[in-house]
Amino acid sequence: MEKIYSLRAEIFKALSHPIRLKIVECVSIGEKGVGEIVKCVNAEASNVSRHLALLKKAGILSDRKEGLNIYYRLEIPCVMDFFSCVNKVVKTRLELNRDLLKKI
Amino acid sequence: MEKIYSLRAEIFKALSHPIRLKIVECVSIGEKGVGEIVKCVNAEASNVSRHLALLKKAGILSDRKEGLNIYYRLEIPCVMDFFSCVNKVVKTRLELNRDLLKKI
DNA sequence: TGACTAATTGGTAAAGTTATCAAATAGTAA
DNA sequence: TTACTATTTGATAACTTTACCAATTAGTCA
Repeated sequence: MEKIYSLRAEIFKALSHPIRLKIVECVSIGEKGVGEIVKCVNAEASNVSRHLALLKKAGILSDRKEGLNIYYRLEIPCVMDFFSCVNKVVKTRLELNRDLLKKI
Repeated sequence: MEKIYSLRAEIFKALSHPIRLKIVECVSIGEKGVGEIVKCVNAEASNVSRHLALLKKAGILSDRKEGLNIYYRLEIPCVMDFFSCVNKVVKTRLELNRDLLKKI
């Protein structure tokens, strides 16, 4: 039962990079080609490609080939539900920082 | 608007370790002292202490001192909602592996 | 065939994460 | 004060992740 925690942790790790979060958001609206995704996240293609491979390996995205193009899509849409909670944590942190700032 | 993605990514990073997931689960039922948490996750105290500090820094846990003891509690309970979705991803991955196994 | 485009992969250096053990802090109580 | 307990912190070595540029694969089409 130790292994199950490592598997779960891998999913979070897959989401623990700003570029990968942008990718997930970008394809959440619908399937997108790599070129589009590269524009969407504004990073180097080879870099984006590795992040895509990682998200796919984690089971969060799946891909489909069509001619020269490869299209990625969100395999598990429920990950989008994380974001409102994550924003809540971020907000709490920022408010905490603001309160600390007041005391200086 | 780039920074917001890094802040979000930090939350996921904080949850991307098996010990830290166990800690979150352990305190999700209610506030717990470090000693209890150490038993709960079955790891070295100094190691657990660092993971606790990291979760606190991320804004996921908060702490409270009482005499010699320090009690940690889940600051943002909505993170528990992640787990059913994460389990879904894990399950999909395991099923995929099982299907691959059949083909060998 | 060769030229072209889309995407991935190899190599690598810099940066970040983790576990471990020893040492330090801080609170309590004799 | 000393002794004791709970917890954190310092130092460090092994390991992992990342971005970058160059090279490669794979598909299309003239």
